[in-house]
Amino acid sequence: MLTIGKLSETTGVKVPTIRYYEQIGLLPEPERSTGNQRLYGKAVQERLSFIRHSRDLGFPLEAIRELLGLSDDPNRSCAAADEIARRQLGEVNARLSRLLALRGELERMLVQCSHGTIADCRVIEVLGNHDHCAHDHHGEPVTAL
Amino acid sequence: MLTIGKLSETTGVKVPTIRYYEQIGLLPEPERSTGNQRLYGKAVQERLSFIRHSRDLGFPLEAIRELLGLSDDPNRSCAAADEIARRQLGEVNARLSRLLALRGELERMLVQCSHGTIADCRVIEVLGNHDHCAHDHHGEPVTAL
DNA sequence: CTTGCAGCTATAGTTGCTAGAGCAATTAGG
DNA sequence: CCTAATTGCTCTAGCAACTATAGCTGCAAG
Repeated sequence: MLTIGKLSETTGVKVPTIRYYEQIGLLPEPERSTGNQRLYGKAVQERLSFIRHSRDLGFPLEAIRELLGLSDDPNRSCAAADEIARRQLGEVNARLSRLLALRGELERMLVQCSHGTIADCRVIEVLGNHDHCAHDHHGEPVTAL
Repeated sequence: MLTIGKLSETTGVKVPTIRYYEQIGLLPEPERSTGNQRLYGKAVQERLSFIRHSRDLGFPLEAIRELLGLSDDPNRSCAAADEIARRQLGEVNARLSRLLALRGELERMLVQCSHGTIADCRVIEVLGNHDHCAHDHHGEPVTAL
């Protein structure tokens, strides 16, 4: 049985984050010691590693909740999990293309910087005027990752 | 003089967002009509376009606040603006490499999916175990974009 | 035994908005 | 000129996914 601190160490998830996951129902309420401290077994450790890994891959907590629901019920088809991963891949690809356009824009801005005073600073000028863009691939706002 | 709705239309920034920018001090408090409605001139329109464009390029509001401070004072050196843009470019590059690693991981997961039941679903299994990763480029948490 | 870290609960803050309630003002139609 | 629809106003709360703080208790080592 691990205390929350040990669980945190072995999984790489910070202590307040573990408590947060419990609060939102991603982790079950654990046993408590006589002194009211949380005690975790191996199963929760694996569940938490699963969450951590999925988060690292960019899955939102709601997708992870779905995936956990699926894996808690092993007779269902794999297709649902596949679907979630596929959706996630689509989003990653969308973010990638946006970031690539963005990088081009930033690089163009920096190359043009004349290192003079603000009065003729290309960075400021480019930011103030959409017309300076080579393309306007940056129409949609940059929201969550 | 534009009402907030017209300003929203011409800049593509939503009405509540404009009020929010005013609230946090990115936009000055505007004149009001006799009926207490906000009235905006050309200068604010340009300032808002600047903010919008910078946000589109992924600059956080605090960086934009800095940039606006610089452009309000046109005798200062361009170097500071250059620095902010360069920092932004670095962050974009970091996000890009993370996303590329991520995409590889997701593609690998999907290719391996056997389309059977959850019991032998590769997606679930891979997510539960870091050892399945080809590389562990996804060590750092995925935070804000 | 006591000191100091680890744990506990509960609340508030973060970023960048977005949505809703419950009003006042303006504009368009008849 | 009156009414209805739209737009505007303020204020508050909510979103993700945590992080930080305050003020307390538990526990293990010296």
